[in-house]
Amino acid sequence: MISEAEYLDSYDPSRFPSPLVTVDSVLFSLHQQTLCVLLVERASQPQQGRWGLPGGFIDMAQDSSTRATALRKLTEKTGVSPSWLEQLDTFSGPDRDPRGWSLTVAWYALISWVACAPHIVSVSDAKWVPVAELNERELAFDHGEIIHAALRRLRQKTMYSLLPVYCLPETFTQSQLQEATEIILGQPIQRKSLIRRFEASGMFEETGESVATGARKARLWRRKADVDIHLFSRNLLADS
Amino acid sequence: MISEAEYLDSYDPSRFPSPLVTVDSVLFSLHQQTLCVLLVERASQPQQGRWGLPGGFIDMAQDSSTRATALRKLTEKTGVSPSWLEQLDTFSGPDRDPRGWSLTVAWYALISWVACAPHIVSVSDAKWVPVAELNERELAFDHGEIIHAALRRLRQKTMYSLLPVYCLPETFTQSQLQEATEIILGQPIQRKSLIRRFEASGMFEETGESVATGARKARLWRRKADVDIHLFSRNLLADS
DNA sequence: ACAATAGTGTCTATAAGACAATATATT
DNA sequence: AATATATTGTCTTATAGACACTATTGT
Repeated sequence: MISEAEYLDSYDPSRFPSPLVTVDSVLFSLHQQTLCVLLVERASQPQQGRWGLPGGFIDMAQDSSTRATALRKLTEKTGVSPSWLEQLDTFSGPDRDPRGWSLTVAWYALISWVACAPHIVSVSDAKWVPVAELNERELAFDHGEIIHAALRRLRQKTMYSLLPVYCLPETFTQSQLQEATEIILGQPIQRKSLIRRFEASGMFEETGESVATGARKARLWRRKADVDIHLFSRNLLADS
Repeated sequence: MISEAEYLDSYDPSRFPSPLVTVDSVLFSLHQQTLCVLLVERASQPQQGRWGLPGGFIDMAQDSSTRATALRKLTEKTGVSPSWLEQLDTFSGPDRDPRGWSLTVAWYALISWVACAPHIVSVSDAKWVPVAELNERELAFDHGEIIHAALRRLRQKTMYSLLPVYCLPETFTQSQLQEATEIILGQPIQRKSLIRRFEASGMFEETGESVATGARKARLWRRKADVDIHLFSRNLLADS
């Protein structure tokens, strides 16, 4: 029997075959009344030329976790950090990547479109695609499935939290939050229910400003600093 | 520019350094009015002799996904497949394993104690530990944290589903389900609320049998075949 | 009959759904 | 003033909480 120190001295990490490990993210945003996902064109093999999720390999020298990898890759593409980033699931198996047995840690994220639009339009290999148009596209690997899983999770969580606020700019009106929620859920919701939650959540504060959208001015709000997302104990739209 | 076929021909998977990838599972069960977790004693380095979660490396020749790896490892230890198995999260970073940058795909699972007790007692390197006693133990790696995350998820999901039923034997009484739920949540619940959910879920059917526990006989139930878990749109214990 | 556990009835409390009513801008 | 959007009021509905009540079995 050897000690742990001796064992580690002689440990050779390349001795055991290992699956191909990647980190991929589904970044959602709202643009022109539609829910969009960020796709990037694959610059190299395999599946060169196909569009897929932003992501890639873990940089073990830099990344302190797969969250760091996801953040690094998203920031490279968008120029900013997402407002919300949460682990979705991992997807694995021998057939999902032609190079062999692979595993991807999938994250999903939300960002305000205005926060990253300028950067995205300046790079040619990334673009926002409305989720409704995804079926027509042949995506790389199993990225279509990953996006669908992320969409289910986004919609589910929207039912018991105010997650859509992370798609809005720093300051926003209650009507914008309602619109974002309705676009994500794909159906109208009761404004009164939303406002009740908005107040009960304790997540927001008024900026003191207001803004006009053609008629009566609406108050502007922002997320309080360092206040976590509030989860409700009931779902919206529980019967529909 | 080369074709994908040419690229794959010359692809060498060992060219890029890769994190150490494992799959670990938190298997819950109920025994003597306590919620327990299955721990195994590490037979080899690193952290030899410490207790940790059942798990290990992916066998790329056998496993069709990390779910298959988790199932394989749990079946080795318990002799049976868990009734419930769901992905929890992945845990990753340069410091969680002394061998270097590592990633574990963590699953959580539920099983009836009677279903696997005979097998467990016959192997000396596995045992059930009440969750209340975990704080006193020094577990391998970050397995203590993983168990706590699994426990949070188990309790959360118990609030909006009848998940505890997967800890019960094949046939069971409503009182057993109530007891299991109360043990997991750590507090009493309203029997009436549970029964309402039980009926609304559509998950169960009577066996026709009943069983006596000292007084009036209780009806026995089983899960309907191929019926998925039902998720409710409100939580139990929402105010407490 | 009594004790003990199984199972039901029903009233209250909470938060969502529905939608009417009022308020404040702009023109 | 008319119109449009913002914001609030309040009645209804659905389901959980509380807890009393009835049912069935063993002694």
